[in-house]
Amino acid sequence: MNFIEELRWRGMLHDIMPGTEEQLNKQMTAGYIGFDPTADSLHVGHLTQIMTLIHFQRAGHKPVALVGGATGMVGDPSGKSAERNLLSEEILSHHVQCLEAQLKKFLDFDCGANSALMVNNYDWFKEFNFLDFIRDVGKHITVNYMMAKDSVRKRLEGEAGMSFTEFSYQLVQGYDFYYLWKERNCQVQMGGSDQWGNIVTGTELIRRKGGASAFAITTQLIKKADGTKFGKTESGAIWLDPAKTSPYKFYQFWINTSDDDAQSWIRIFTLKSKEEIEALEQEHALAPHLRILQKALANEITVRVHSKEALQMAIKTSDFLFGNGSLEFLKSLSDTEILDVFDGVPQFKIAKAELIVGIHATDLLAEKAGVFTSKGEARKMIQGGGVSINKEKLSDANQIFDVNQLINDQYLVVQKGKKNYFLLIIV
RNA sequence: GGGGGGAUUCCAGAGCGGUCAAAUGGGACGGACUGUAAAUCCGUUACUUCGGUUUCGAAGGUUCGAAUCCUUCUCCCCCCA
Repeated sequence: MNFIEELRWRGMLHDIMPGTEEQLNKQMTAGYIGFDPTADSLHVGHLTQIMTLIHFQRAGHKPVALVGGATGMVGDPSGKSAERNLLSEEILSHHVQCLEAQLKKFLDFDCGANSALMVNNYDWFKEFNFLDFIRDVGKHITVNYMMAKDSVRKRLEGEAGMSFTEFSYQLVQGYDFYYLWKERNCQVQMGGSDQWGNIVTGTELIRRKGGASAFAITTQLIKKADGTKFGKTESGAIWLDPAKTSPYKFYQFWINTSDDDAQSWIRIFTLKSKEEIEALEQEHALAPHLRILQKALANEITVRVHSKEALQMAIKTSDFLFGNGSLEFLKSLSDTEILDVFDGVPQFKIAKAELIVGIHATDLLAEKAGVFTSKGEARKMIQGGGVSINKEKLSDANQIFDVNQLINDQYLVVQKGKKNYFLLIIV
């Protein structure tokens, strides 16, 4: 199966420039995707692009991951209704380093001819002066052409307006494509469907300035069946950096996908074959409560992004927190294991002296620990039957806690509702 | 520069002198149900030592009593130049 067919059956393909498939079938081709360093980590939204590059390489082509040290300085107006704030050079270069380290994990950089390549467009832009740029690049593209782009037109029609900086973005990205085409024989640019306009400016530049054709493929934007935005939770984005989103939370994100979404996402975010996926779907349909699809999805992505070990820990943690989590299990763990299980769970430190004299549940949860913002809230929640300590539901808001209730002589496990855990560490 | 309208609890939005901690809807959170799902139903959504206490852009004032009336200030929106 070729690359395009692969994307197509997985439901990833959005748009493709005529001639692209022929080029890919003809010979090994280099193709790139750009990642702008807007943060110090990639998030799950970037995974589609990462998977696209992985498929590209598996199909025998040469994937190029571009980190936008230069484009990040300008700011992509696509999909943005207002001008963005510029990031400083130091912050950007830090972001670039973080992204490069993350991207390295996903591709094979040492497999001969189609080894992956990592580039940073800052390398060819830092020496490019303004006059040269507007003469060598700007001359080939008309303002009329640039203004017709969706990303520009929407901003011109709106109230917010648009700076010259962001207006120029497509030229900067376009030149990237031209540069990679010329210097690295890179003939294809890929990206999310919102990037079509920017990519086409690149192929246009290659056509006019280089007199050759280049190709473009865009992928579907990931949508959730319920219409909410993919990759965001109440607590923010799901990052690939384990320091920003713990592997446990990352795993949970995928476990919690709806059945509808799981069906489409397992095609996009795993490398499982059509047969494997269809078998899983049948299995899932027979016993939907086992959530076979979600587990298969979560397992594979967690291993790809983090590691086998991280997955094991995430599963163990999930089993405890949601499944047959018993106090005995927790008591059987060492201090470090407990801290591992509760990694990523809010933790509060409390002075042992408070426990020695004994403390009311409401004082403990609202004043000493930030589980609740006020004692009234704590009291109401306890009366509503929504609070457990050490896996036991609290029935009385005035219940006294002392050192006898501690696990391993220093922990109390608090649950608000079923899902929200807090670890109180008594020191 | 001139004229008009507005600022209410997480959001939207009622209230226009006492019965207002403030309708209603949304969101959030909790409970039941469940698959750590969806839908549904129920509850909570200023603080409290449960006696009360502090809220309705800010500061003053009128009144027995103000989110509601008056004055000043701050901020927002609209219209005309």
